[in-house]
Amino acid sequence: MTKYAKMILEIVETSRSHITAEQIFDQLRRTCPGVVLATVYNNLNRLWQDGLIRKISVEGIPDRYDRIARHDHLVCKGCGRLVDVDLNDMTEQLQRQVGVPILSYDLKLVYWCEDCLAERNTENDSAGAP
Amino acid sequence: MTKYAKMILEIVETSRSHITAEQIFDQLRRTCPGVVLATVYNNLNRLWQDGLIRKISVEGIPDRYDRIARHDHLVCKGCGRLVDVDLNDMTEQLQRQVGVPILSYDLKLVYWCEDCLAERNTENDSAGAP
DNA sequence: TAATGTAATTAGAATGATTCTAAAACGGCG
DNA sequence: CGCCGTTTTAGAATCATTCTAATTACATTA
Repeated sequence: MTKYAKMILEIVETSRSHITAEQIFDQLRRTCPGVVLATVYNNLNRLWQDGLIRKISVEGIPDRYDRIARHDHLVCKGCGRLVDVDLNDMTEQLQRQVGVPILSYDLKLVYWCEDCLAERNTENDSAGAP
Repeated sequence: MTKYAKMILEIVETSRSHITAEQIFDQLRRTCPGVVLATVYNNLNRLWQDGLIRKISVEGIPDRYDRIARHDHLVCKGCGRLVDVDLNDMTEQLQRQVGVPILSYDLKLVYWCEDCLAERNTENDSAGAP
């Protein structure tokens, strides 16, 4: 594991999760001013392929990187923001159901966060009022 | 619902799932030669926001669109290909666990498809042989 | 230590999916 | 018919990510 790989892994694991490549780049640059965005992507991809970090794709926003430790996510349908949530590990039961070996699973629960819910309500109020 | 929205919804629902915007565009163009890719995206986004279709983001490949009817997906870690899988509906138990209203959930099981597994094996064989 | 090969990094261009903008066309309604 | 909001068009623009080629660092062997 190279110097940058180590540092990037460290950043992903200690961040409050759901960090973008750009944010990682900014953080890394504080201690390594010469580093380049491509290096960040290279290492993120390597770490991801080696199963050391998670990559989370959400529609319409840049990919997020996350610690590997088991946990799931709430995704707001309005703003796309992610929130951690700890649910029971379902790997075994899922594997039993599908009948092929499962490396991992990615579970996103779609909901409306408070902010977006409030926003929708005010919109509807003003629109609905005659 | 406009003409194009209807047609695009029809295409998404009758396709064998996991279709890209580009593929929808190609298919739509057969009957509507004048149509433009932006129109496809406009309508897909509207349909998605209205909850009439699903949008599936997988790392590194263009977004896929899918019928809304409940089902889950296997995603190959190697090639990213999606396969439908029917698992029990877990909406209720998930909602009970998280304690907030869940609109829907998106479950992807990560595995190695047969092709990628075979490819990895041959690679490892040749690499491992002295 | 020098030489060598392999992998990592850099710089910057290129790609490609998606969105945006402004203008034109459409459709319903008074 | 003429007006207004919505939809579509055309094409430029954006922006995350990848690619290419050149350079550098590292590890190993001679």
